[in-house]
Amino acid sequence: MQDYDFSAIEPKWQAYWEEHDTFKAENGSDKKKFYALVEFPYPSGHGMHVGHIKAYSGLEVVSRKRRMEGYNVLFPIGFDAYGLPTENTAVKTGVHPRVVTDNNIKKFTGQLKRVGFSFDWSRVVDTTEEGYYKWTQWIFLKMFENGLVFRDTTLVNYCPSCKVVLSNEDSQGGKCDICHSDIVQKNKEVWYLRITQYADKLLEGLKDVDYLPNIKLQQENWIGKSTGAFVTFRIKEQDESLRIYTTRPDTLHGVTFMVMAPEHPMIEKYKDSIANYAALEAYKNECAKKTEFERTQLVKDKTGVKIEGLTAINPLTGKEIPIYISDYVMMGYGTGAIMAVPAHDTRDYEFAKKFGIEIIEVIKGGDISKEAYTGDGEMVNSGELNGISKKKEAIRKVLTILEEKGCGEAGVQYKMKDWAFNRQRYWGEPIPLVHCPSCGIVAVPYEELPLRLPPVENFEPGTDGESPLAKLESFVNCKCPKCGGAARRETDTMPQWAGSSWYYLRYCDPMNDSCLASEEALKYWMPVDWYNGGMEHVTRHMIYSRFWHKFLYDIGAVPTAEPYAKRTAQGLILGPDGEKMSKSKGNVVDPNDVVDQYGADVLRLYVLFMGAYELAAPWSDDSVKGCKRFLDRVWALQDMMTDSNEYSDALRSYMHKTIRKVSDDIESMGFNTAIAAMMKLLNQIYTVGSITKAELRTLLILLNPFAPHITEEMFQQLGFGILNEQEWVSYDPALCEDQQVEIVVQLCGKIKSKIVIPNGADEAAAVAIAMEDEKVKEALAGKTIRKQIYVQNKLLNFVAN
RNA sequence: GCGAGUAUGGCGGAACUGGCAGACGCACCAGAUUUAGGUUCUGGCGGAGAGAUCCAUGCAGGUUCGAUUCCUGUUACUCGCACCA
Repeated sequence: MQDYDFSAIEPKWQAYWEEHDTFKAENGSDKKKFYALVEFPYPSGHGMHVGHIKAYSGLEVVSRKRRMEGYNVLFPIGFDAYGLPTENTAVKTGVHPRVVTDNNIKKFTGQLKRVGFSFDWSRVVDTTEEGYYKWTQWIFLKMFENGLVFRDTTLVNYCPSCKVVLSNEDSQGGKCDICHSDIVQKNKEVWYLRITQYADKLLEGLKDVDYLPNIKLQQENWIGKSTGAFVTFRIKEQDESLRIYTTRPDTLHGVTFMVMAPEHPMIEKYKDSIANYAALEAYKNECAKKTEFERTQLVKDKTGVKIEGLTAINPLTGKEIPIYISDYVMMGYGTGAIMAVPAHDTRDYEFAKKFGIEIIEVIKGGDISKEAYTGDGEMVNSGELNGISKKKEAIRKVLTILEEKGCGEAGVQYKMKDWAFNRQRYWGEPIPLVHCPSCGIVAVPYEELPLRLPPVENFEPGTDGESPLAKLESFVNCKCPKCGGAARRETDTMPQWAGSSWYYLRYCDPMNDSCLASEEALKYWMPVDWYNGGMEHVTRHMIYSRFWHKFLYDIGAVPTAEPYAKRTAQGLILGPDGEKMSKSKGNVVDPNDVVDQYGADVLRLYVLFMGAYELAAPWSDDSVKGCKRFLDRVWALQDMMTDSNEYSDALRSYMHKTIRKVSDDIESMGFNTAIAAMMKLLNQIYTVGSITKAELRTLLILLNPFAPHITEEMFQQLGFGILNEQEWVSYDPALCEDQQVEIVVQLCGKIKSKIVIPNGADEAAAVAIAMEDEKVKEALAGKTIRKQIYVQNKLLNFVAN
């Protein structure tokens, strides 16, 4: 028989599925539902990456299995289409971002369909479509209404190349996430979403969801809750006090200096009474010039300036304490000022050594002449705390004292910062707010949504970091919705994260024009049962969308407290050289080439077979061939088929075992071992030399989620009907067991022989059989058995000497 | 620096709650088919040894009748966070 002609078979079935709406999810069904979600792609001009294929193939297999198990499955796809690369292409080529986006979406759609993914194509969402971003804006206005949107002037991360303000998370390592140029700090008015208000809820919610442990951990670290205390130090020279945050209030007696961030407002406030104000100012300017990256690079070399004219007073001891400014203290965390305990904090220690400041030990156990001691121990030099050796107890006592004196209390801090929510860019959702000279910031009325992104000719941002929309007078000038007077529109747009923060809700009811999705649809489909995607999105994207979801839950717009019941992540596909795939390294594999050469079924099979789904694995062109060979051998089974409608004696237990293995492995994402099990079954079939109708039917059903085209074709040719309308196959646990099992006989843990015994034989029976075995007799000759260990169906171990 | 993960043949990787290490695939070797190449089929394939056996899961210890699996220490690499007070 000829190899199967995938280039004919695959388009045939893709057309069939499309024509018959095979994968359409039904709203208003009374079947049990299953909502599988994969991260929708950003439709870049480069087309799909093999990484996309792996990312989607996991839940693709699960979804196809679920449908055969009788579920109403929602497995949707869409496009996260706002974003800088598209805009940059538009600037470069002069083609409008709308056109660029439409072309890219077309390209992606073609590629996805070519791989045969069972997406419900009637529910495609495009975040840049009016009908979609209308509701993105609606959610934003609801947040505004509920006080979660605020404007502030702060130092922001600014990319001089992209001319855009970036969030902390978009500028990690001091480099722009998009163009990788250095970030500078710039003073700017920005919109924020008050995500910190949800910090605790986001943390608490993790208890109720089924995410992989490392995903939970990353989210916890991102939120970064720390418990400690706020302590107030009076300032000797002024009627003023300095508030600090510390996790170690127990070391309060060891404070020998204080440090403020260079931008701390107190310096400006008392500049007239600070003798060396000029020096402080100079230091601050120097720091502002440094990028965040440089600040962190100079971690070992502490710098700073002492403030001449402000002295703090220790609330416990009344001792006078000098105050410094230094850039190792950040304005953005805690209160922007710290109490420094050099004996028990490594950073404070370095600073104290450099500036010759006294170091007082308050906890025994280390050698503070060499380094800071951060461990536990007995308290000394600490007045009423002396002798306490439990940290918790010391902290409790200090807090009681501070509270009595009214100069401190327990407190909590989060590393997570509020979300800078605007970009000076064209290709994003317009922020639906108006600046009115008399009313202030006014929301665009809901009836006026969507606030359309106006067509412009020139997408270049202004040199001053203004959005391109600012140049468009017809857009900017408007009437205040409140007072009717002349006003100006906000010209910044939303960041790329906005559209992806709620897309899973829209899939439930994508055409709805009166709300983001109907209550019935949300009640039926939510929460997402299983969400799979990349590790790189488990903090930013997932935390943002969980935040939006929790907000929507609080205002009664969605029925569940959490959006995603379960979250897993796939591992990267590395290049054949074992390095991360990148265009510059030239090790990128194009999925199109693989489909051209081997077909979609082989591509799908290979990305799942190459290694454990959650781990990274290098691509190998050679190994792809193994998957092709496997499918060719499956195809050839048609010539080996007998007429029987039952499992044969030769293969019966093999069939049941394989059904069990494949069914279980799909649930635990053990796709590679599921495929291996089918390969093993195939080898067995070839050894037997024939396969019954019933056996082939079962094998095709098991293989269908992985390789849907070839299996559909064979199913039809063999007269079984349409595979997608079949039920998933079941197995009988009793038939998975063999009558006889081979077990190992050991002497002191060393294998001496193997014996065949009846399945489930008890210890006495096994020993009796073992004692008849020549090799066992020989091994035990002249020895006394001291102990014997029997593990049913596994081994028999004699301990003897 | 902190946190997490990974380490098994020539290669990708298997091994359920401690119980036959190397499933499955690739590459390779031999044989069959083929005019030849390719394809396909059959068999072999961690290392040492003629052999019984011995040695092997990054490295060093430990617990156990028995350890890839558990514990302690250590090395290398990957990822995340990074002066978070």
